[in-house]
Amino acid sequence: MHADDVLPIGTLARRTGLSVSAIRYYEERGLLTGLRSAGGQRRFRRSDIRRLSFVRIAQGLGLSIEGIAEILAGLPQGRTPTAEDWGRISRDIRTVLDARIAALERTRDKLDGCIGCGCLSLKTCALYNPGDRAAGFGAGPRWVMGDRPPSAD
Amino acid sequence: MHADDVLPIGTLARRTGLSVSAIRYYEERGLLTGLRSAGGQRRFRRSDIRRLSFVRIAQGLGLSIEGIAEILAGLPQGRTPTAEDWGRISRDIRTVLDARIAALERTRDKLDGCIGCGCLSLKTCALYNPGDRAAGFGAGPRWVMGDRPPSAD
DNA sequence: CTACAATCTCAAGCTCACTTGAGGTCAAGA
DNA sequence: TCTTGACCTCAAGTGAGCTTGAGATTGTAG
Repeated sequence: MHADDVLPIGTLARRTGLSVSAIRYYEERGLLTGLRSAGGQRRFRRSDIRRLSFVRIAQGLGLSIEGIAEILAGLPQGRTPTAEDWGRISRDIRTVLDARIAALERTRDKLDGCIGCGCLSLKTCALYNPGDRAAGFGAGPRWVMGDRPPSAD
Repeated sequence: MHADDVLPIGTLARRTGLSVSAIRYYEERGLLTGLRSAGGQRRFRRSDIRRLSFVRIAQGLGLSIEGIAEILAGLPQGRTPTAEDWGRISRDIRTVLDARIAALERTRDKLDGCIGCGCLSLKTCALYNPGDRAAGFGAGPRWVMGDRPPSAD
């Protein structure tokens, strides 16, 4: 009687391409809730593969662990999420994505203006705008996803 | 005889909106080369204001300090950079920007496919692609700007 | 039953981009 | 000249997202 519907952490790691330590860390941060075996080892549901795949994708979009946790809170706890559950979340992500693309396009347009004048001087240059920068692109470790704009003055 | 063409670090900080400590850090990392006063204090050129403005902008695009240093290496050392110097660099940045926008759009298109099927399962899902992820978006502290894709398997 | 891989916990370490603090020096105005 | 604020260096701390290591336990194949 192999419990074929639960996976030890190593298997989950292999299936998702994540490291074992990363998965443990995610559990600690609340992205997953692990069951435990009699002896205290973690046992995961098959649906956690998908959950972790989502984590990877969301990280690729620059979302923080906490941000991802919030999104995942929209998934049902007990039962396996349905396609509709995931679909809803995918649509949320699409919104984020659209906003990012729009922000980058704005930046590009401004940059085009700057190529002509070569300005990049303060305040004169449209690119030099803290508001747009924070909104536009979550990047440095210090202010991913509008955490806090880097002390503008 | 105010040497009006060189600035102490505090003034540069005020003009750029950066902190004094950040500017010192940038100097240490090679983004600026500071002159020194007789007493050993840093003295910056007016053109460093623009240089730092560029650093801010490039960071907003997710470039690492090292990446920015490489780009800035394209600027002349002794003389004040001309509009053409900056223009060349702006065009470099535009290329980066275009690549990012394209990558995000690809992700969005794939996501659209996923909204229908709600898949997000491994390998089946087009979104779950390490190559595209690394190229698409520099985000987490561990792999900003394609430094190294997160141990994909 | 035994061996050995897999797992466990907990603490400490790492990178990036800085900030903070201590303890001391420089420079400009009164 | 004196005072005060800006500046100096160097070491250590911060937070995100993990990794690494030690030392102990679990689980499964032979």
